[in-house]
Amino acid sequence: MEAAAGGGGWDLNSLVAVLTQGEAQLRQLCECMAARSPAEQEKQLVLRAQSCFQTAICMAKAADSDLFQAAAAAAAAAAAASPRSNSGCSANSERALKEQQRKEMCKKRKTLRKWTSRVRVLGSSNGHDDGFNWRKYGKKDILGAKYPRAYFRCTFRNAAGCPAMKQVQRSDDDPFAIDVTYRGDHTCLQSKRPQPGAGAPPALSSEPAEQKQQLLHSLQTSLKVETEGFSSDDQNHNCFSFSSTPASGGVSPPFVSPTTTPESSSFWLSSDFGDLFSAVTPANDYSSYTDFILDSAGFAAASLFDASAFFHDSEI
DNA sequence: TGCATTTGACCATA
DNA sequence: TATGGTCAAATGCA
Repeated sequence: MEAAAGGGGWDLNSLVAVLTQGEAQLRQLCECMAARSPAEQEKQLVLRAQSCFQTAICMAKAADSDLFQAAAAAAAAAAAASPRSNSGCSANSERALKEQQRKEMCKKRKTLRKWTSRVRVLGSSNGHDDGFNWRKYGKKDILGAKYPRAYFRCTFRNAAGCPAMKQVQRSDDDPFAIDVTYRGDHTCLQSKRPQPGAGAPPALSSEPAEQKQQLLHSLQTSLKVETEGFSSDDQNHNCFSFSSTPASGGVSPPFVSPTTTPESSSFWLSSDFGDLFSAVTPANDYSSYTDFILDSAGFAAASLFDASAFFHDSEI
């Protein structure tokens, strides 16, 4: 796919190629370092640099996707519609651009992957967090539904062109259940895990390891995810997975034991955890701290949460 | 002051 | 034409 990134004489494929080359060289450096048993700090630096490269590659690839193309096409269309200077017709071209983007959005909405999850939050009804940063952009009363539907899009939609969106609606029949409909996969590779000592609550960071194990055990027994719209051969993806590298795919952590049926599974967040997290975190920010707890207890870094790894190929 | 949320209006679709 | 989905100005909050 040839995606001109403006009139600068380069395209995104070239950018991806350069970044990939950089990452490969970094990997070589890593191998060289391994031969002379480097210090832990050096290893961490290389790993972080590698992670940066991988993120940049993914972002470049994301920018190469439809949204970017749509924006470029819209800009081109607007420019073609107003051949005179931008200064004279900026309002018109801006309107044309928005009109074009809206049409592209409507087209894209039909093609975006879509899947639904039902999440139960016992003892707390203040929302749902799935590890991503979402920005609310609308709320709508739905005919026949007791509760309004909230609309969210990925916080990094503008920054990284991430097309992911979700709709959240409280279930009519079960006030503790919320139905979450996702559209599109994240391309932004968000990292939400709070850094120890940089925002992590002292109460948790100073907990004894035994207590953390108990928390994990409690989490294991009280977490249940309910999803809909999965094909029967996708059971492997019906659970949360935390991976240390974005491309490594889902590795099911030992604490998740989803009670899946071919078509549905469900999450339950117990009131214990709701209370615990609400006591130490901003509202709706539980997952950051599950990540933190897991990491503290010795699990692999849970810095990335790839929805496509969890809810795979489940178009409705 | 910057960012997130709210909310009324607008638009596309069935 | 009713309804769902999105936009963007207004508002609130840290």
